Amino acid sequence: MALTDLEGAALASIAGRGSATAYAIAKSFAESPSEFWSGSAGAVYPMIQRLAARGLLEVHAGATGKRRQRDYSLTPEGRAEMEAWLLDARRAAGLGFDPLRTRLAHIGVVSPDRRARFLDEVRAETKAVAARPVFEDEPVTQKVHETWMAARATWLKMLDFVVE
Amino acid sequence: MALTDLEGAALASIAGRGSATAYAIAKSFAESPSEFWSGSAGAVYPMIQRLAARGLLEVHAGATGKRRQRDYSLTPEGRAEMEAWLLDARRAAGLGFDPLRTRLAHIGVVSPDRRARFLDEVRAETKAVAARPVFEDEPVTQKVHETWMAARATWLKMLDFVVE
DNA sequence: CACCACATGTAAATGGTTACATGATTCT
DNA sequence: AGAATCATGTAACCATTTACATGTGGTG
Repeated sequence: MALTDLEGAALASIAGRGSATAYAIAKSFAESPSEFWSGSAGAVYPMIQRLAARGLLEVHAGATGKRRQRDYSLTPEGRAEMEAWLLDARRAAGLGFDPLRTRLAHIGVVSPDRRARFLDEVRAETKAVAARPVFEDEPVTQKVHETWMAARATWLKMLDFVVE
Repeated sequence: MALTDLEGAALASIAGRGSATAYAIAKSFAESPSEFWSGSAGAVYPMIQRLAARGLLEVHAGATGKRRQRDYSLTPEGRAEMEAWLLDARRAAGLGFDPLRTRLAHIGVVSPDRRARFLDEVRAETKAVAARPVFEDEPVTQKVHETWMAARATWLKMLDFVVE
């Protein structure tokens, strides 16, 4: 079965580090600015265990002093599956989920006044989001985020038509 | 509890039509170009039932001939909850889930060659997606989608830096 | 008459959320 | 000494997916 986006991102994250603990993966998800990556232990630990059971990850159980630690790295099959997920252009070109796009699809149910106020608020909030520093130690990811936010700003400027 | 995006979109969709059957809501989800809205019966029917049980929807069980039909419309509380969801600027300004953004965050694990090929494929695929007609009977939603795709095209042009 | 769209629903399996539980190490 | 961080995990609950089950109404 093909990897979910959560699984793919976890494998890719481990690949980027060489090896990682489930804790580190959970933390990197939790630090993402997107509300989609909760990074809760209850999601991440079982997922890593599933991937290991499928033969995509192998454990090097080492311990720093007395602290137990399970260090995961990709098996050759894990590497192959991860690349299949990462380089899947079809899926990459999908629309995903956009909370603003979803709302604008239904914005006609409220008055033009309220639509205008909503748009103003979203524009202000988006500026605030763009101003928050993220991915400070990952320059490529940071630039991906910056350009994404810049494109979003151009979109927000195009949206006046929803008010009429 | 606040509405999920699925619930909010369902209520807003019913509000836009005045009233609707669960089948109609499921169908409109299924027709969405985003992979996020599966519109499966197993998701939609129980959700509508939950919303009705919470007092946000009321049923007008009518039948066309012998075909049974449950027509749902918003109660005043349903309308209020729906608007709270729809006009929540904080949530609307969230990043959501973007399958390309997610992949680009990890693209460094493959060679520049493969990154370049991937970008080309995504650009071609995105053009194909943009060319597909969608929301033909909903002009506002259609324009939201068009402008969103236009903004995405500007983003794709900014992405050459990931190849180096 | 066959097929498709309309229409409603359930059941099993899967997976994510929230909350809990435990313990080691490092920082103040 | 106490707090925060590192680290691993489980349990109850809830929602979604896939697949199944049933039946009506209109069209070719």
